[in-house]
Amino acid sequence: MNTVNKSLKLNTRDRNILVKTPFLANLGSHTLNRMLEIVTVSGFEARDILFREGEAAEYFYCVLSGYVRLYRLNKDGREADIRVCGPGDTVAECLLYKGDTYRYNAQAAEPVTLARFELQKVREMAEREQDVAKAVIECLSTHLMSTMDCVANDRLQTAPQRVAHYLLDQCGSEECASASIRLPFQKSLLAGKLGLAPEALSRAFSSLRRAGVTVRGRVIQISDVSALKQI
Amino acid sequence: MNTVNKSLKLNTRDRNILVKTPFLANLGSHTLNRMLEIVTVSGFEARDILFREGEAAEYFYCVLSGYVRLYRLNKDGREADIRVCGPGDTVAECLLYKGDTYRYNAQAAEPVTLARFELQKVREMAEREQDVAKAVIECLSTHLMSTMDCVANDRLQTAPQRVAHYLLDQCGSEECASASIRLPFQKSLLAGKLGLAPEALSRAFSSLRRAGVTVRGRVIQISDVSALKQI
DNA sequence: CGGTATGTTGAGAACATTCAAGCCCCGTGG
DNA sequence: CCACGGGGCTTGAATGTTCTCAACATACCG
Repeated sequence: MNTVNKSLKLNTRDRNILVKTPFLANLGSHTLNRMLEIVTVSGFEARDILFREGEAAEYFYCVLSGYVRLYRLNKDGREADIRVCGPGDTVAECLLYKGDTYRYNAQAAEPVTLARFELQKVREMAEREQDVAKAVIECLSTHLMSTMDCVANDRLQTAPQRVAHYLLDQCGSEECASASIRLPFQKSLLAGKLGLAPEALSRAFSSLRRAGVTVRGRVIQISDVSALKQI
Repeated sequence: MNTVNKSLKLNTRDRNILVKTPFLANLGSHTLNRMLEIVTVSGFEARDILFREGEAAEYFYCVLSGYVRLYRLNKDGREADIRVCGPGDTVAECLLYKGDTYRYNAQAAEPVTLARFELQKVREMAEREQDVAKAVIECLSTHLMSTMDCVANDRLQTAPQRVAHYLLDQCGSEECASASIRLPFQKSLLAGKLGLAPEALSRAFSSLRRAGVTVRGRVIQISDVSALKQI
């Protein structure tokens, strides 16, 4: 099923991305080299399944390029995204402490490149090396905070509010009156990330038109940032 | 506002609870003693606010008895629970890596006793002591998994399904045809935990009557566990 | 230029929320 | 022990939001 393109060795470009990743950026040079020794790179095509819920978990991943969708199914077969991982994000890091099966499905939303680490090896390194343990704590903390934010947003905000919130996040803290954003992925993926059906995202965008939001393809113009904050 | 009842020293009962907590249970005796030296105990009355979103974060907590509600407000003042912490759960552990302000509000849902640690001291210990770092990783992993489950459940399940899921969780993996549960807290707290308005929980319970669920006060009878799994 | 995937729009249904009213349980005090 | 009061819980009705399904439009890619 998966048209996997594995290369045991990192190329220079992937290596440069990987070492700037939050997970590896703060390691000492000794442990960084140890990590680079055990990493392998794997590529997936759009819609390839990386792993499925319940499968034996052997690896944890760090996204180098592209986006990966983590999702679960209910028994009717309906899918719900739990998280969307982009460059720099780690996948399945919660299994570093314990757990021998994946807790959700992972699918490439587009062609992706991933750094792959054997869970067992990273576990052992985290036990021995302070800086690896610290990197794991950092990953887990960051991810936990964003997941708790996700719960809060799901429970507090309507669809247009979630979209406005996402757009303001993307703008960053620039104090501009207007802004322009290019979505890094398809709208259907954004919908899943925000816990919405694609139709609901579409409707949210059109309801934001009155707040000065113009959508054309992946490019989104925001004429009045402060108006968007009032939503 | 808070009728806080602080005792710098742990009493024997609290100490026994604390050392069995997931956070402390696996520490070596040396580090365990260090942790017990820096801990203080604080008590709160029902509805007391432990801290508010945005406040400077000085402590992280471990619940010894009672339940604590973590929640956020939207700008209309509506509250949404992010998490309900019971005995053994840690609060604000995601700030151990970084972050100097609390990310949500915390309120005692009933009279509670908490073990309190200075974030800065635990940070320092996690940097030096392997077993503290490991305990932090364990806490974060467990919490992250349950929060991701929460996102998935919110997005996949209807109110009756969430309640059924909670009840089956409480039953444990006992293979009984029937079971009886006593809720450890008020129904309104359960509603918040499941991301529902209290009325929605009530309606969910009545819709589960046809599946053999009988509610009387805090006591819930389940006549057919397997039927509940079909919901 | 055509075809497929992606996105939009409409209508209807399902689900949850809100507000309001009433009930029940439980603890207090007589 | 009982009466009372109050908070928590339940129920009803109306509202709002999102989902689903279907049809249509648009964009993208060969």
